[in-house]
Amino acid sequence: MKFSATPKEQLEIVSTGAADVVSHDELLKKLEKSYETNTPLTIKLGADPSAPDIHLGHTVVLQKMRQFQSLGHQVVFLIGDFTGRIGDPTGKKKTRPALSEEEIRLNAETYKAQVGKILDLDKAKIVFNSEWLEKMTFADVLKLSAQYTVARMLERDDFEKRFKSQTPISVVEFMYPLMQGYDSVALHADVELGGQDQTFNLLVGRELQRAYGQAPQVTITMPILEGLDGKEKMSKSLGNYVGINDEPSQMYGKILSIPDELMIKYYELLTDLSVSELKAIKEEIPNRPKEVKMRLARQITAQYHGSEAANNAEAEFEKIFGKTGDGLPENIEEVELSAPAEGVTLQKLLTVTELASSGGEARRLLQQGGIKVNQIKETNGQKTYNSGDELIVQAGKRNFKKIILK
RNA sequence: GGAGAGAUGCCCGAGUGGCUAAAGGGGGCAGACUGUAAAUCUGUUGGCUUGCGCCUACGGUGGUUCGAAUCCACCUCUCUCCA
Repeated sequence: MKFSATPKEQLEIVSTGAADVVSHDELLKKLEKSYETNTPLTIKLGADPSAPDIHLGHTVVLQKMRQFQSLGHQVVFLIGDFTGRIGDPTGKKKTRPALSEEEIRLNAETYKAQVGKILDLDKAKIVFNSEWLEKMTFADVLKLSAQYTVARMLERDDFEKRFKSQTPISVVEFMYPLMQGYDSVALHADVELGGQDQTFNLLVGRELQRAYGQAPQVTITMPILEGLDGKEKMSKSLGNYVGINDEPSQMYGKILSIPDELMIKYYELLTDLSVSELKAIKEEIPNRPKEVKMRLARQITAQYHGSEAANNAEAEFEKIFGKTGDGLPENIEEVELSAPAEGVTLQKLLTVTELASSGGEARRLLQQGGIKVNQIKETNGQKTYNSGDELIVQAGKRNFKKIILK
C-alpha cells in the first residue's frame, strides 16, 4: 500500500465539507502514523438495515467515505443487523418491527447494490454487527453498560428533549449508543463517519474504546442534508427525498424543485466539485439561478444514471413544463380498462387508476381544477366515457395516465 | 408499593351529554403567481355517494341515557410526585 497524498493533504481533503471533526490533531497523527508505517486506517460507517433504499441524504456520508477509500484507506461498511433484529420499542405507534433474518439479508443486498454506485465494494469490507453482539453474555452487557452513566446519556439532544417533555424513553434506547460504540471497539475503528445527528453516538464510541483500552476513534460528522422542502432533514418518511434509484426524469424534476437557498449546499455535499468551482457557482447563482439549478439537477442525475440519461431527463422536463413543449411527458403509463355499456364517469376513472386515492379526493381535484383530460381542464366528474375512448388524464402537476377503454 | 395526571383525526391540540366528522395550528393536496423554487394568497383535507343521505371515528371492553369524545365500571398504556 502506497499513499500518494501526504498526511496534511489527506487531512485537508477529508475534513472539507465536514460539519465537525473530533479532532483534527488526532486525525493528523493517525494519518501520519499510517503514512509512515504504510498501514491504512480503518474507517467505519454504520448503516441501519431497516430502510434499504438509499437517498441523497445518505450519500453525503458515502461520498466522504469514498474519499477515504480513494486515498487508500480501508473502509468498513457495517450493517447493523443485530439492532434491526431486535426492533425498536420507542413510541407505541412507531414501533419498529423486528426484522427477520431473511429480510435483513435482502435489505443488505439491496444496500450493497446501491452503495456500490458510490463506493468501490471490492475494496470495502462489509460486516454485520450480529457477529459480535449476538455472542455477548449478559455479563458482557453489564460490563458495557457500566461504562456510561444515565446523566451522560441524557446529554443526547433527543433524550434530553423527550425527558423534559415527559415522553417515554425505554431503557433499550440507552443501549443503542452503547451497541454502536461497541461496534467501534470490535472493529478497532480509527475513524467513524456519520451524519451530524449521530454525533453523540459516535462520541460514545470514543469513550468505549478508551474504556476497552483502545485509542479512541476520530469522528467525522457531515452536515444533515435538507430535503426537497428545504426545511426538514431528507427522509423517506417525510417524502422529501431523492432516491438514488429514482428514475432519471423523476430525479431531475425533484432536484429542480428544491428551494434556491439549498442549491449551493447540494453542490457542496452531493457533487465532486473543487473549492474553486464551487466558488464560481456561488457567484453565478444570483444572476442565473435557473441555469445553475438545471446544471445541478443534470449533474446529480448523471452521477447515478449517466450523462445521456440526464440529458434526456432534461429534455423531457422541457417538453412537459417548458414554453415550447406540449406539456406531456415522453412516457405515460398506460392503463387498459374495460368499460361497462353505460360508460364510466371521470371520477370513477380517477380512483380506479389511483390518480386519486379516494372518491372524495377525486371530487376535490376536479372541483379545484386539478384535472386535465387530453390537456383540457375538466371539472365535471360525471362526464362519462365509453369503450373505444382513449384519454390522457393529468392529476395535479405531474401525474399522468393514459387510459384506454375497451 | 402509595398518591395524582393523562390517552382525541397524519402530527400537535381544543372540546365535559345533543347544534361535533369534531375549534385552532402544523403537515399534505390543488389552484393563482413563478423558474414545476421559495414567499404570498385562495380552496381543500375520514370512507361510500351527482345529490339527499349512509357508514366508520375521539386508547380497549362493557354499562347508564331517547342520545356519549363527553357520565360510570373494569382493563391497557404513558407521565409526575412520594417510597
